[in-house]
Amino acid sequence: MSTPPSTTTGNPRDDVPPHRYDARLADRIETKWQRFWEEHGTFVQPNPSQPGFDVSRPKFYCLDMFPYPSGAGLHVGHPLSYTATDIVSRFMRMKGHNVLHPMGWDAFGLPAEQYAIQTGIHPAITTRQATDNFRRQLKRFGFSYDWSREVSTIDPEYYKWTQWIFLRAYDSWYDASQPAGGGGGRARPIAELIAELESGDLRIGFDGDLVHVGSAATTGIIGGEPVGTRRWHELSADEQRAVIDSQRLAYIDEATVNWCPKLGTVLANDEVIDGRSERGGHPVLRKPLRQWMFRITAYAERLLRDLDTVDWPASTKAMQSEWIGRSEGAEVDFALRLITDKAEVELQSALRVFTTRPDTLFGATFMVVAPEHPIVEAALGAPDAAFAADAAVLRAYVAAARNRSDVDRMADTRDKTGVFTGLHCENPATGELIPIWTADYVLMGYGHGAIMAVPAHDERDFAFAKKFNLPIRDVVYPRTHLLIGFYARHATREEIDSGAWKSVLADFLGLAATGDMKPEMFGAVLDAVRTRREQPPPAGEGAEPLTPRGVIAGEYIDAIESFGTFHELREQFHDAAVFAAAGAAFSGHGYAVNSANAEVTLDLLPTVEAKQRIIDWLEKTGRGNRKVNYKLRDWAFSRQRYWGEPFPIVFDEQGRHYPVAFEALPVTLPELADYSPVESDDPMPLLAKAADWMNTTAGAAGVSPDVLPPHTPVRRETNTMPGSAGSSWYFVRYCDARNRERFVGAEAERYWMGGRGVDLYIGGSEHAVGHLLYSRFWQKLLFDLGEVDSPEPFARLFHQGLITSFAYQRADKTIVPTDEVRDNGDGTFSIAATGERVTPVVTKMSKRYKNVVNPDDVIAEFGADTFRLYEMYMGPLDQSKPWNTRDAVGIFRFLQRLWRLAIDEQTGALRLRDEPLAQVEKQLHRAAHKVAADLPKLAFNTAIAALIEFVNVATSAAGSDAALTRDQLRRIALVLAPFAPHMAEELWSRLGHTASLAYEAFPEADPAMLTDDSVEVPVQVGGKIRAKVRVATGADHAAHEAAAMAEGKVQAALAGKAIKKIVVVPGKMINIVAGE
RNA sequence: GGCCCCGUGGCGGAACGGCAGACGCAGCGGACUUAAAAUCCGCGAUCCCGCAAGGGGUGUGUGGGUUCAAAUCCCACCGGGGCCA
Repeated sequence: MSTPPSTTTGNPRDDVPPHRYDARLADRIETKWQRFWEEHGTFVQPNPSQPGFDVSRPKFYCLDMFPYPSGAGLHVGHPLSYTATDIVSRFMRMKGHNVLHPMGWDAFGLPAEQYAIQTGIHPAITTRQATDNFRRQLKRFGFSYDWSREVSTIDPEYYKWTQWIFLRAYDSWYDASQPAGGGGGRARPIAELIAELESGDLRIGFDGDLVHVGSAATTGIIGGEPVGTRRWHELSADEQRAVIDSQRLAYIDEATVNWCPKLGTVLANDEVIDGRSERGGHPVLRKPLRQWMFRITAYAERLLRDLDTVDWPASTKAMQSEWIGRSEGAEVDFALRLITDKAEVELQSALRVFTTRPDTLFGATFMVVAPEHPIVEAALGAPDAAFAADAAVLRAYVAAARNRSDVDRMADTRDKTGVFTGLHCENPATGELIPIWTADYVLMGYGHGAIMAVPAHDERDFAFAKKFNLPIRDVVYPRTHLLIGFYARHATREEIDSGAWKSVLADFLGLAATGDMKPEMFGAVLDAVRTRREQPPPAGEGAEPLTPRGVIAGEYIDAIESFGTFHELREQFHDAAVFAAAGAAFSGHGYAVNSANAEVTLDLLPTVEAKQRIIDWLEKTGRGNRKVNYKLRDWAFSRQRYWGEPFPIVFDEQGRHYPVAFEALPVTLPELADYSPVESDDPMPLLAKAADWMNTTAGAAGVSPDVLPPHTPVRRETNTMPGSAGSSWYFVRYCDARNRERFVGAEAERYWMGGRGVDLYIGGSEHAVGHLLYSRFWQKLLFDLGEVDSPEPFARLFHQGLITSFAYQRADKTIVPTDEVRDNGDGTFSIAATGERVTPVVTKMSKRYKNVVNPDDVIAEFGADTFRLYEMYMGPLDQSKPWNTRDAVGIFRFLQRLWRLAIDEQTGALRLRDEPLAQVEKQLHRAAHKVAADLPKLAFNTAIAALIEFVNVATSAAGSDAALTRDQLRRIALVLAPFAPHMAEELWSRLGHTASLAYEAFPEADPAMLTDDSVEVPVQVGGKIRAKVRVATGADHAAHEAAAMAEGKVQAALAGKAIKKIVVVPGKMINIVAGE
């Protein structure tokens, strides 16, 4: 910071009283109590049926998102949320709850592995060091964690159970027909699937799907037998295996990934820029890779629906909801045609597309398929002579598209590319033959890898149509366009010739463009406009409440002008070419136009209704059907890295996978000589370097002899799990962290999770769709399998805001490191070396800007109690706010004043009086009340303000005498305890207590002490405050009125006016409404 | 571009239909002191009238609206942030 903190805080001075609360005393008190808590196990919370467990107390599970223990240690952002949960935890203990408040480590991850590559030091060693450092730092804040429950994802005793959960998913399928409380299906063991298949209740469909016998959903049942299905015993062993494997919730699938040979790993889409790796600029290939996937999509509906049951920030719910991306649309079949120079042939197959905007079907003027689409392959296989297209160009295009990342292909900014396939299909609504193109902006992963292109109403389709000169036809108009189009057909000759059409149209828009006037009314409105123009309504009283014409007209004239002449305008609407002429697609909702055939018309229907009508028609005529689609993709679970959980899976020589038996878990990581990735064209996971470990036998790997004979040679799975594996269930493990028999004891899980999840979970909003979605998925999976009792993991979620910092900005917006800036003392700042003027701005903390605050330094200067209070006092917990060390001084002074109220700075003796001061007693009750009311709302800043007010009142009330009685000091220590536990414990012990105050009852506020005998009530006359009167607390309406009327200033303000009404809000406000 | 959130003194913020600016920082004045620091007490949006005590007007990004009453609710715009495109 540019302003050095006051030097009064820590430096020992000759004349400082010996018992002043300074940095040194704070340090002594804090370390003393931290040792006390640790030695006495103060915050060790027993589980149900363990010794010391108190059944009579309700439970409260208060959780922090666990940290990745980086080598850099804590920054000031970590303790922000940890302090919040600590205060709530301490408060809830004092309110009589059993509180579960654990901490642990999300310790697998890339930084330790990268460090290992450079140094050769095993990641476990550096991670342990970082963990020890984090734990030491956290303890120095005085957080009341139950450290006996500490877990670390890298601990084999922990990841044993991560592997076990994977195996449970591997051994489960999703039965969509089994409603789990509200429908949507549930997970069941594979053994039950096999039983149903063997019994014949389930059959195998032609494409490998499961088909229920007698299910209403199946079509074409003849004589009770679903057509085209096979019975389980009709399948070969390999076929049976393929069916089972295709149903697993953890399954292997081929997915296209970004493979970087040089780095030896798969990269996420955002790590690839223009076909090269973000780090190092190495070439990246698009490669299909066999990898483990989690079938999270099976839970899409439940993950969406159950958002209603949790108390989470609305923004986070919205993000998850958008990520899941449910859209109701239609699948539409476009009949394929082959057009040669000799004939037009109708092909048997149809091109199936999914669309969220079936209402725009009449505007589909061409089709686009992904380059990977089978139809492209089919087109290439046909004789060249049959096509108008150039096979060589097509082939080259398909090859090139494969090497582009999805993000790159989808980017709006990129120039559209594409090739005509030579094929056509029929638009089922219009009957037109439309060409099928292939373009890389369509991805195989979405819908069916094919889209119907509606250029007038989709920006990418529009750009594509422009580029390749394909037809663009309007089929949806927003309200204004609808009106303009209506007027284009109904303008009078005279209006057109005289040029008056512009203002008539503007008036028409002014009247009808807003509101929800039905299209049938347009004619009447236009007539009204014309009438009004001829006979302007009389001004003044009784005039129609129509908006003045001139004002509205101005808003629309510009839009009208953009069409040019009336003739041009009319042509555009006539040709359905408004958007083509305007040069931009309209993708919003509006009213359907130009959308009618002999059987169905959508014209003038609002988008939502148009969708329903066209889907009804598609279903009735067998051309398509209603379809719910989700944006959510299955969870890719394989990483080629070392520092993660190994999979408990082996492969035989045929490449078939088998689970490692539960008894053989955990599968531990092998030692490696070095951790550098292998450079290769094919993905080669790091664990493959441990050849002896990888190549083994079924028996040695721990596969059950029932599954494979022990001598069978097998190869272990060499991918590892992603970082989000261990963090998706740690909150469950905390309930029973030392259980060696199960991943969690049933009783402990039921008690702490309480059937609804963690009571308070605080962490950063950056995890809104990652960790928080994966955790919900695993929780539901385990819930379905009967392993946990709660369908949701986190009942209440809260996100802390970012702690930012001040920095200084040059005129060109570049940031100057803080240590190069000089405070000119007049509110301006300059660069010390050059004198250049800079302005203070708020930014993220960054090493580069030299504005990072280290918690250790702050504690050394003020102590942990001040640090805790300051971070909580900065503002609302969920807002981001700048760190300002200068402000921390104010909190430090507050603690000094409180200390001085209780302790004689010269002698160290308690300062106590015998009889309480009424004012102080009252303020104490108010502080206790405010704290108890604000903490459940997580309103820490206002709770602390109440504590400060108490100290201010007590300080000034007593003058130089002692301000507090022994009992008052006892109570204020308790009220302070959640916020500044060290000072509170110290005062508590100096009052003669030998045990911790952590489980003492929080002081109750006496309601009688919260009100005064009388209150001052403002009196308004006509809404303006003219006087204030004092009335007795609880006075009635009449008493308020009488007091107000007796006030001279009120009478003066009322002079010459008649009282119309008197509004009284007792104790708050009197408002006298007066008029002539 | 769409959706969501936020704009209050010099600064962090409080109030979330009922006295705008609690509380803290910075600032100013006073007491104590040889002096300073620390401590304690007080002042503190802004404009106008008044020597003063006081009085009056305007103020919560801008412009409208609802209401006896709007920082708070509604609409539009401007600015900042987030998420999705």
